[in-house]
Amino acid sequence: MRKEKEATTEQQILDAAKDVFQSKGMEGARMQEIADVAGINKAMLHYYYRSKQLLFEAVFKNAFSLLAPQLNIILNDDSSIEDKIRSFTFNYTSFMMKHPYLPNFIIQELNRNEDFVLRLKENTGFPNLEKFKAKVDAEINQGLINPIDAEQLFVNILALNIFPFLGKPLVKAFTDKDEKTYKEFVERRKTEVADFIINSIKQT
Amino acid sequence: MRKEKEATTEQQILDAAKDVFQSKGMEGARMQEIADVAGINKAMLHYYYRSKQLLFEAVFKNAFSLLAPQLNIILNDDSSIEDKIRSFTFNYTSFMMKHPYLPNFIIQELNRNEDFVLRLKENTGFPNLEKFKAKVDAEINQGLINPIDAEQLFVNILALNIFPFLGKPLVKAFTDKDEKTYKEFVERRKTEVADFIINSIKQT
DNA sequence: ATATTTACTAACCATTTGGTTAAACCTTAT
DNA sequence: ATAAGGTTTAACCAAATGGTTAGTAAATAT
Repeated sequence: MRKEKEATTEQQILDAAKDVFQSKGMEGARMQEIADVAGINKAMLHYYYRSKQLLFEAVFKNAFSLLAPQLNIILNDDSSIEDKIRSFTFNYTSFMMKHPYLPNFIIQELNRNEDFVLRLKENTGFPNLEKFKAKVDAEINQGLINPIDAEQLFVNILALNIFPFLGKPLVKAFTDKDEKTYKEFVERRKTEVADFIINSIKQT
Repeated sequence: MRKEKEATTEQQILDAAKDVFQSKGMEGARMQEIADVAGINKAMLHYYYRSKQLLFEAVFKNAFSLLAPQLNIILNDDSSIEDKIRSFTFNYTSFMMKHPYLPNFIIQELNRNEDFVLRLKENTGFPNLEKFKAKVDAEINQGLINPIDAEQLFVNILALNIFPFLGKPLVKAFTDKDEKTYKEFVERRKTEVADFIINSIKQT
């Protein structure tokens, strides 16, 4: 029974750490709180992860590895730009509605520590824009979409999809929405945002 | 000379606090560091601002009051939607290039403490969407722009303008840019983003 | 001049926090 | 059974942190 227990304790810690770190950030999180949420002794955190920093990094890598595949939807498949945009917008928004703290957590910690991003890039599987750029340029040459810089387009796509989660309190405040109508608002964006982008880049 | 000294010390503290809080956040900031940056004794922070919390709130209100007028450009003037979008995009991006930590600071702290946004709304001058909505609906009825939900459009405008600053490390990583080319990239967005939005909502 | 208020400082304090340790507790192999 | 090795806990520790205090220096009022 050792293996089972070991796995569950280690995983319990990671789950608890995810909750606490994602809602309070690295500095705001307390090791004692993580232990309490996990329902175990604080010393166990150090037994399995050595230090707060390493536990944090485990959580962060985990979070980022959830995000990267989402980006590959748009960057590395072979469909048309329009299809890429529609499927990414739909999938990404669906995914984020299930993990609402994720974008903020990642952005916040990347801003806090520039080195993090460098270490991430060294890891294999860090999203790469080349294929997307080539496809955009090809479709422009074919006259399928209006001329636009691929990088600008990509940032626009990210912006429109991520911002409603990053800026949730702002969005709620500006539009006077409660939690339920906020969710409906975001739900509508699954198609609204794709239409908005495609409207802009498609010749008519 | 009392008045002068008093003013400068108090202001020195606020300036130092702004720097430290905006780059490290409420939890990450240290009172001692703020004192060091201000070049004064730590006890003075408490003498003028009583507690870390109150000093933080002073900084936050200050930051937010810089932002609100930017939003009024788009919300409360009488020009056409197209002009609103062009001037807001240009002004907001110019402004943020001068205060790059601001958006992140605000978003981060609003996410950390939902009550903050409630207190902000109680203050007069919190941006209101009504006039913008009316103008959008009017232009739709006049056939000047395509049908679109005004709130979705507003969030799109915010997203496209704010995200490049919020997600600076991500943008830099994805597009392989150094500080200089990142700035050029953002600079181009002053017109690029407006074109992108207007392209989407204008009939052709 | 002198009393009084205001601005400022060095030293100190209580609490919190990440981290350690030594011993107890299981589980399993021999 | 028991030795061994991994797992868990309570108690503890040193450093850091926000905040206080008592007293000094400087300005202003009387």
